[in-house]
Amino acid sequence: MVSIDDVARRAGVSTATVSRALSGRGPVSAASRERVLLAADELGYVVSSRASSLASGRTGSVGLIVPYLDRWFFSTVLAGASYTLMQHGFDVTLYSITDNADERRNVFTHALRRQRVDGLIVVSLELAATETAALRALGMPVVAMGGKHPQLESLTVDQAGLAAVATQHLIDIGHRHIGHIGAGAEFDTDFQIPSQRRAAVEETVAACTGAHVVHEPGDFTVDGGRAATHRLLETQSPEAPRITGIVADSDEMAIGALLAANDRGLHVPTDLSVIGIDGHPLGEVFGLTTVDQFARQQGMQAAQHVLDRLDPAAALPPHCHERIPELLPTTLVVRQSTTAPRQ
Amino acid sequence: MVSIDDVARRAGVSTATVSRALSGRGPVSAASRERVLLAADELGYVVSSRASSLASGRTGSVGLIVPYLDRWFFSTVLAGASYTLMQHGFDVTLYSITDNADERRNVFTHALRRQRVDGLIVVSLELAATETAALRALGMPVVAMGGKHPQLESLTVDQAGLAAVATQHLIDIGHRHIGHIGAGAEFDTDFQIPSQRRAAVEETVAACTGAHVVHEPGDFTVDGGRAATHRLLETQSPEAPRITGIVADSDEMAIGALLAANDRGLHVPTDLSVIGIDGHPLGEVFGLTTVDQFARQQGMQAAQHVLDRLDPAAALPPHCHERIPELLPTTLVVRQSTTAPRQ
DNA sequence: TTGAAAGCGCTAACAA
DNA sequence: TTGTTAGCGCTTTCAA
Repeated sequence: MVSIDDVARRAGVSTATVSRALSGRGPVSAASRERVLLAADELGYVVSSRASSLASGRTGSVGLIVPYLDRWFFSTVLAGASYTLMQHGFDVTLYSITDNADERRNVFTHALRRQRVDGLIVVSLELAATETAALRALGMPVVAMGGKHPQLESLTVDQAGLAAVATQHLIDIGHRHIGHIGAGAEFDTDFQIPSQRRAAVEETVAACTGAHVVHEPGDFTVDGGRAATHRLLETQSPEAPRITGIVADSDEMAIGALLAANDRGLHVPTDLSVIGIDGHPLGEVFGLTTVDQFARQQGMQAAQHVLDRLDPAAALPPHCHERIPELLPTTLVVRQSTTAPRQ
Repeated sequence: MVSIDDVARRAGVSTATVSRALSGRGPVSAASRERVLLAADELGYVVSSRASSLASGRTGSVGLIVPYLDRWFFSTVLAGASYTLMQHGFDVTLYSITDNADERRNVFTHALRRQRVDGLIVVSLELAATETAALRALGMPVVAMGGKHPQLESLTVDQAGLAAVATQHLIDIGHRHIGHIGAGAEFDTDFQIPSQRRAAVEETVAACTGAHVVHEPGDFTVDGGRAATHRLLETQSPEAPRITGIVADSDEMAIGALLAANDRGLHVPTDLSVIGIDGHPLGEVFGLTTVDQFARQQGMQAAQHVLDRLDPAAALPPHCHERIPELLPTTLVVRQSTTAPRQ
């Protein structure tokens, strides 16, 4: 293994100069730098992160704490975050949270405390008070995504706003009898997102039409959305006005709604309009109207915020971009699954 | 930051004993061990991976080299691998490969050489000779997934067999005129999987029916599969026998085929049978017959193999499980998208 | 702008 | 079974 001494010898300088030249920290003459870079290149030398991190206290790595690695939203956020981190020369360490309580605890009490990372991104995970405390005790930058977190810097999407925009779209194009597919309280582990959205749908409809909204849980899967839609359309009493539009809390559930409509011989959008929330790539395939929340960009932004905290000097000045924006942007994407209801 | 000295003092032993007790390496009396564990627990001490890895040469981390973090197959493999690694107390470091050639090169020339991991898993990535050489030069266990790789231990699925099983299923239930949705040569970057499967479909059909197979590329997306199916059914000359069954190289493309059938007013499976390859969760929703290749288990196995290499003593003896099985298992899952063709 | 040298916090050889 | 101690390969003061 070629070491810093080899490089120093070849470049005819001290190891201190090599270190300074390669890290960019501290003064080095242009001539020295050039010879060091050349020597390092010729020898194929790469700084050992083991030794470097012990001596400097910096690891050059950022951790991502993620539940459900194999679900679209999370893997997309992960892709965005890791892209930005790699661009800046950082490595990415993954801490995946499972349903097992012991394993989860172990992440906070042990794994995260091994000094392997310089900063952390918590992806859409509601934290217990002890967990938040554990993160703060690490003494490193932590950015939480997905919901407002009083004790941590958080990057949040306006969950209620998202649901309100989707609902408003249906109302704008003429719908008055709207059904909602969300999730039960068991999904409230993540920042009460289901209940926030549910309330927003209800309020939006109530404010504009005075009508009542029927809710059905769909547990964030295509199949759940399909079943929920069937329940929504079946359980209507004969004298109740027919539901003409459905708001689903995720695109996957909305796709389930499209399948259910097909199952029942209903034509979308003329018999039934459906709008989702997410910006899932499958939405395009199905012509699904949705409110895009830009998952990949969320990951990139979270990464950028951690990087800014790690090197405030390199961060853009505050007037160039909000350091932590109050709320992330979302956009209504109208495709073919929504239209005015039939008279 | 509480250090090993604090623990040693509190437990009334030397730092060497603390190290031995906590790592499980080297002899420690039961009494000493107990006092060390207690002291460490009381102080909330966790070994610094920085210092530990510099001194021992072990990092306690395994790297995963992955393209396309946000695609189902890769994120599922990642979930499986990271699960097994965490179970064994290892951290996971992510190296994501992008289409950018400079960034890709940088992973092999720099990122992987920082001594941050003890072993590596390469997920379905065809490697250039220089890249393979770079990995071997790292001097650590490397397990490659997805295709036979002459220079690396590899965990492979029988790509041709997978396609043959799918094709055989259609033939077994009576189909004679079969179409195939694969991918163009531009997807051959990953171990020639598309061409292997294409050849297998062709040979299976030829051997059993003597018929000719029409191929259309679908680029592994739902939309691509849908378009390919339309082409497949449109371009048939009037006198050619009607295609009654379609083999798709991925479940996502197969779902596209289902959508195309629906577009054209064809009923699946009576007018058209469709079989995919993967075991994608959406397949269940669509009632898709498929050949499951157990992506999550592939990830878990790859992780287990790296762990076995890192600690041969802890590995199961060879007669209990193949250390590197020749081929991973796959299973035909028959659902509702295939049936005998109409007479 | 440079180099000498003292650690960073732990592990492992060695001696007891 | 235990403790002493010399590193592991860098970074960073400090003095020049």
